[in-house]
Amino acid sequence: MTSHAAAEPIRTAITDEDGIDFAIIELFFFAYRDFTSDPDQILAEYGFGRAHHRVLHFVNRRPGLTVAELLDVLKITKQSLARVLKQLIDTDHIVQLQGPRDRRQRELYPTAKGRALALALARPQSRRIHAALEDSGATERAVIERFLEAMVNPELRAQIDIVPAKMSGKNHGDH
Amino acid sequence: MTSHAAAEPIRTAITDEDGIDFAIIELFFFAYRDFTSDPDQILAEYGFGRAHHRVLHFVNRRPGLTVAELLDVLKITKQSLARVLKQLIDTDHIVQLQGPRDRRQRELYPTAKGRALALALARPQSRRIHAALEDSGATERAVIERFLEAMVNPELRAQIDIVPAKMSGKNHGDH
DNA sequence: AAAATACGTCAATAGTGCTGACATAATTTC
DNA sequence: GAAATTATGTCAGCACTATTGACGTATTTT
Repeated sequence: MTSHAAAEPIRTAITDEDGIDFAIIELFFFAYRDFTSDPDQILAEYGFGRAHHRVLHFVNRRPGLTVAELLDVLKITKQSLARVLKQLIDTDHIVQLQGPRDRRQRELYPTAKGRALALALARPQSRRIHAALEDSGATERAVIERFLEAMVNPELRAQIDIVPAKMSGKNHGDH
Repeated sequence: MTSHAAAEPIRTAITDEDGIDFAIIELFFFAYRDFTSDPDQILAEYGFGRAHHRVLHFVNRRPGLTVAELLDVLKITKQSLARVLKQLIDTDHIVQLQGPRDRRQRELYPTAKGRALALALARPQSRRIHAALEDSGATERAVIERFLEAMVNPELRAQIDIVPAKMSGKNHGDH
């Protein structure tokens, strides 16, 4: 008990010395902070928050996904989703259709309005990404993609591949 | 106004077709979600949240920074910071010292306890980054760094350089 | 002396997440 | 066909993080 009235202040900065990659940890924080700030401004106009954005995004990415699937992707609880989803349905951004095979299920689809908003929200983010790719050496796109994917928990990477996302070449004829 | 009782569902997935980089947008979301999940578990043991983590991180990175500077980095309000900072001070993770030049200022320093916790929180994140770098082609570290930095708002990049980070390969001569 | 600054605090509110409990409809199992 | 399970919806209550506005105090600047 040398002194506990006020423990000794440490005056030296923590650095990568300890074998910890603080540089990238911090960059990741700043990058994500600004990455989300773009759509936040648009969302505010609608009285929506980030939760609405995420729901809208995934419903547009996987039209027809069920509530359970959405919960699994977002990693939140049913009750947390309820409020947000209800608002998006009430404002005609998303519609529910009864599942064809299992009529208990509600398949979620975006409306034209919902798709437009999803696009509007993604546009500034995409611009930011595009600019960042150019600034950091254009051709490295694949490197960035691989890195980000490798940051995701292995057992959850399946969620990514569900998306009819990137067929690399960008020409995905029909589906 | 063809039908507004229930707007038409769109059944096709949104893709990069629209010139929007949904692939990376989504990867960024997943990557950050899992990136923050590691420390979240540790924080829960202390009854802390992400806000505590961020404060602890930056106080360790820039010992002696003032409350105003911290607010500027975190981009939150004084009131939001107040409770979190108070808890960290009450639990002896952080100490305040009167500013030497301006005695109104409170310089924030980590204690040994605070430094230890900051390291414990960063360790799993650093491991994840390290693993991701290896999986995605080890030598590309600089590419990832440049990309993440380019994702940050230009006018806020100054915040990054404040850190006595690593003088490795980034030439931040003057800008 | 007055104004501005740095910080602390109190009160009230919003958004997003949580747990637990219960209800309904539909499907599956026995 | 009855019972159990599943998918979803909803209600009530709580926690954390963030917000704005207002006020007080000490200190520095004008």
